[in-house]
Amino acid sequence: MNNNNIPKGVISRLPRYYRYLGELLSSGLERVSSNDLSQLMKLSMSQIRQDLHHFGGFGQAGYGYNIIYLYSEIGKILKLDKTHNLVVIGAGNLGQTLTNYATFEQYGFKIIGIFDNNPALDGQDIGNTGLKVQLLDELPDFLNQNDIDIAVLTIPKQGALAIIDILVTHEIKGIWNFAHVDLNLRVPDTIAVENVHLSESLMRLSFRLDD
Amino acid sequence: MNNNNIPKGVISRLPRYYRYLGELLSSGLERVSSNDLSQLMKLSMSQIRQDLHHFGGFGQAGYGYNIIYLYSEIGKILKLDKTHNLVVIGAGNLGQTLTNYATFEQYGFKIIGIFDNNPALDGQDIGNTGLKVQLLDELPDFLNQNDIDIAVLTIPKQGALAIIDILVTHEIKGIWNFAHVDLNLRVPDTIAVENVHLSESLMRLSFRLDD
DNA sequence: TAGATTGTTAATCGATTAACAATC
DNA sequence: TAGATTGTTAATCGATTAACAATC
Repeated sequence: MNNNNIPKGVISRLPRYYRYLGELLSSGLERVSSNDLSQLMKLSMSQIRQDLHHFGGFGQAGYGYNIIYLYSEIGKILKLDKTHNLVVIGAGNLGQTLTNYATFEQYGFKIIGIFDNNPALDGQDIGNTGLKVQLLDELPDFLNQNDIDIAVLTIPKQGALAIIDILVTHEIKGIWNFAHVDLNLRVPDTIAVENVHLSESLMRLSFRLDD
Repeated sequence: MNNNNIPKGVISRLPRYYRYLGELLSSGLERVSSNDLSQLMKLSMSQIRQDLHHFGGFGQAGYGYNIIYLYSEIGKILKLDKTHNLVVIGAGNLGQTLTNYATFEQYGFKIIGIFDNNPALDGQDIGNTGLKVQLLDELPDFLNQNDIDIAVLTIPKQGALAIIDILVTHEIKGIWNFAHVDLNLRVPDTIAVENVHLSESLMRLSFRLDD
């Protein structure tokens, strides 16, 4: 029940459960057994039951799991039942792309500001989001005036390190880090850091290529 | 020595070793011990030695590891000593951003084509890469005429599923998948699939946010 | 009721850590 | 040589799988 003891592997699988349950839901089904799910997702049914067991039971013996119920409970565990405000720091290609990415909002992640230190980008419109790029100088004020949970870091390494103090001071709750640094080693552990290292992902793929 | 038996966790850590060794290298150092590295990377020194042990030993008792040597050996393991040609399938924001992303080329990953099924995008220039968007109809010919290792999938789910047959037929070696489907369940296991599910990454972060 | 399927405990498997002889 | 540090084997820890009594 307490999220602090949940193994990392379990957390990793939760969004995938959520995705499959969403698909089952829109296919109109009502219930699913751990055995059904296990065949669909190529996991063992033991693992599925064990994973859910960490959060208490959501099923019913002899019946299985009610899809809507399990879907919404996993949503709650992932805090998708709340709205989260985000700022994007770095208005290069990647920052702009993520700001435009409509899927996030659908899960309650609302990007409400995008910042860069390049004056040439100042005031530029981002797609049809209605947002305009602001200068990094304005970030502290913006953080004071808005309730921001997550900062999305899409600036180069050096810039990322420089910005950390501001984020820590303003008690941001999480950092979604696309910069090639391990921020987790430089941030108090009250702040959650999730790294997306694209180059490293590509290297892992490269490793597995047959010759 | 045989890459098939290497635990997944070890593979995951290799690119990170590579990144740290690259930084040590450019800081001018010559050698590093597993103890030094362990403090830098917050891993146990046992784990580092055990990880490297999977590929044979690269160190020297009483000395440690020669940084240039270890860096280049890990590069070879990750196949970064070879050039890989890539095509991007899907010329939306994400596809264009990845195509522009200069870092990949630095590691030998060359994007040499970008495709979309939207006629409105046909012929559009991608940043300063010199590439122009081609229609998906042209993909099979392009795959025949060029030696492509990796396809980067940045199209929506449905499109991604439709494109798989073409990729399989043309014996692509790997798929870097940004679509919200688990392609690994639908592709022969001679083709490596690496998934980057951005929404799921964001959900994992969300889970860990303190209230 | 009988059959199905859960939650949960016990067994197995794999990965991480500890220890140390070998060696530079 | 003495000190440092490796490669590698053994011990520990954690995660996955198997089993089954409880229950709908």
